[in-house]
Amino acid sequence: MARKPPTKPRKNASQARSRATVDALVEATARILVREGFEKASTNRIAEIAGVSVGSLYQYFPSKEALVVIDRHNDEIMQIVRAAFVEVADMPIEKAVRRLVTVAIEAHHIDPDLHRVLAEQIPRSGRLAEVEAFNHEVDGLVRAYLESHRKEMRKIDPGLAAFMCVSAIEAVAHNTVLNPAEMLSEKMVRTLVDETTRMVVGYLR
Amino acid sequence: MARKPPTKPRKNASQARSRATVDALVEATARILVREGFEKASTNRIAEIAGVSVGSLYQYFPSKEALVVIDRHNDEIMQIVRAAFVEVADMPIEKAVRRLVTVAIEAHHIDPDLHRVLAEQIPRSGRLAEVEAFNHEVDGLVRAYLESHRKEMRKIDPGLAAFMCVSAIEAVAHNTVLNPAEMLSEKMVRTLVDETTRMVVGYLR
DNA sequence: AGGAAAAGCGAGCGAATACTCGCATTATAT
DNA sequence: ATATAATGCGAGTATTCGCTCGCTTTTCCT
Repeated sequence: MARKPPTKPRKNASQARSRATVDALVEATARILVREGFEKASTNRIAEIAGVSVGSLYQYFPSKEALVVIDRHNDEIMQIVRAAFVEVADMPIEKAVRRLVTVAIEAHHIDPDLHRVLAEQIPRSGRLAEVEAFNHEVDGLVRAYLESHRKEMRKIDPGLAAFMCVSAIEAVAHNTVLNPAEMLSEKMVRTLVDETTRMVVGYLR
Repeated sequence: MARKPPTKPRKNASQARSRATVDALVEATARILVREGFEKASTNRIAEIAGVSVGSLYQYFPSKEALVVIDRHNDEIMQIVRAAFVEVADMPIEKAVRRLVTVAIEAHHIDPDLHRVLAEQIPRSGRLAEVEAFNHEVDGLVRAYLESHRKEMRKIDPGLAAFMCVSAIEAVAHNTVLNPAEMLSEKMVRTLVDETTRMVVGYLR
């Protein structure tokens, strides 16, 4: 007794075909979210757009929420951010901040529409925890950098400073993405990087 | 002909009883949004909590979205903000910024839970326009202040400066509300006001 | 008092949704 | 070649939701 459940391990994709199915579903979800919004993203519709049946959908995703693939986007951004912190570790504040601000704005621009939609939908797809983990890691990285560069700064609690810096940088990057057109020109981006760097560096000194 | 529609003007509340009904509905909506989230806020449930029938609900609100009373909250905040700008108009930058930052944080704390829920739900209840109008007005006020205090500042485009300042201040206020407990202590609020003021003033000089 | 307008009621309609289940098709292994 | 597992299917189920409509009750006005 206690045999292995023979059919339907109920989840993982092992063959090539099924992996393609999963990809199609994820991409279809992202497409619908971006082009038509969350309301239109019903499971039936997602399956239809993916060229797959609802049944297959539920073989790989236990619920509708599981389809909202915040992870992919977050991981992509987080990898860039981590790399940036490594690169920046020994730089003086001014250069480091400039680089980090640039990365933050660039990261927000990877897929602006998807970013916007995901940011809006986070609260309703129990993914709050993941996003908090993301924020927490960023906070930790900033804090670590600040602590190891204390001598270049005024006396200030690193936790507090990290909160302020992350808030300010994130806000500029986020608001930049939200704005429609001309916020995105090369020149404007450079200006925004300059200004944000100035604000943050000025604050830390 | 062209008589006034005799029964059911389909909307306004003239008697005291009906005004109470409207209030009950609005309050019930806010309560459910805060305590149980948007998903649970069905029209039937709202009516039930308000102690009113669905039919009555639709006498005063043409759709579910109309019940999400962003206006009330926004108006309340906007009034405080406008008053603050009047009060601040002739102050030097340092004092003005400190006052405005204080007001921003206080405004976010009026009803933190409601504020959070509304912020999350804005995208799905066609109220984006109203919120943009709100942001636009704030931006205008900041810009006007900055323009009339140009001599105290370094040379900088007032539009850009307004964008940066509003982003930074709003982010700190917003993130403060999101954080759970100790962010709200008297002492912490004062510290945050100090830090944000320092950041913004330092940036403008 | 009595008639008319305003306010309130709530069962129920149609549409949509998330998800299941029994079966068909395709791949893998021997 | 054949058995077995993996994958795919989609009509159907149960539920929920926004909203309507015919009716009753309350208030207002003279």
